[in-house]
Amino acid sequence: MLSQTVEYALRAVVYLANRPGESARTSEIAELTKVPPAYLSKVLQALSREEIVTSRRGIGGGVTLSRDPSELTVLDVVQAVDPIQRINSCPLELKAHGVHLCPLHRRLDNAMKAVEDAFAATTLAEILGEQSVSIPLGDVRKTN
Amino acid sequence: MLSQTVEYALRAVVYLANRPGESARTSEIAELTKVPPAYLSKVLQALSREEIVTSRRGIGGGVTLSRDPSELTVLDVVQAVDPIQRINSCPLELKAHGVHLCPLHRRLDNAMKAVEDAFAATTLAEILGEQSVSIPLGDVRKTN
DNA sequence: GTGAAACTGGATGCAAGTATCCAGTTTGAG
DNA sequence: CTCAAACTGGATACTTGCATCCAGTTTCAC
Repeated sequence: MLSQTVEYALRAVVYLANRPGESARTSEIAELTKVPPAYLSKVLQALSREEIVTSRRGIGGGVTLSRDPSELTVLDVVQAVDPIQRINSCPLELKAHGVHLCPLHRRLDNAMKAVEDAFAATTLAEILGEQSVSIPLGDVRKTN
Repeated sequence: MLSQTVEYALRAVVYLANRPGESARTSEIAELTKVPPAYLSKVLQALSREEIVTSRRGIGGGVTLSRDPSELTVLDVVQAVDPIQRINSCPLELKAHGVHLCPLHRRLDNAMKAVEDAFAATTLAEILGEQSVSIPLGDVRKTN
């Protein structure tokens, strides 16, 4: 239901959020988050265009989070790479339906909205800070 | 986020639910719900396998709802044609994560669960019965 | 300023979802 | 019994998402 691209983008962002201020090479992120390196570079480019990460070329380059993890939500990341499609008008374009959503599509759109709301309410900082048996990602180097 | 196939399946089911007991030809459903006829036949085959609709061949044949609309949920239809993927274990397979979900994937799975729950709580009968400016689908013949 | 490190963008390939077509089978009407 | 109506299942094509590759550009170290 969520695309691979979203999954990859979130892994990368969580990874970066674990290293505040530090930059990481694409190849490093790819290896440690188990994302295909060549594809990750495309995903990071998309995140860069939306100013979620900042990338620098050349020796010592790499990508960094553009914002503080407390200012970045899961929804920001999702919308940057693969926006959630809300249903704004009945896809059948029936005259009888006009601009209003029929009960069916209203329900479907409500479900999409619930996802959007949940993602909008979750910052990266929350994910990092949450108590858990499993660390979110990122301290992989120390534990594997 | 929801596939075309799910959209088509729901349109067909809502259409049938509007005509309790009656059967409809694939071509009729396709035309009035604006779904590609040849593809709809595949979708209906899937619904038939899951015993959501019953089909009969030959003259006077067609498809009918197998259950009463009050006994059929949106989730039943969704799961029949394109099941919602829950996240049961961390997709990274990190030792450090074990069988538990990390905070990231726990959040993502919660969103999936919210959708599942919403769909499970909605019966076709509810959709038909809901007061609305727009009729859900199906009285198209009379109004267009 | 030369060379290696690292990202960028375009071209390309592969797989899955969407869509079409058609020959075959079942069914009912006459 | 024959024929037309209607679904079934397999083969095929189109489209999009996922993934790879590589030449080009930027940057830093020396």
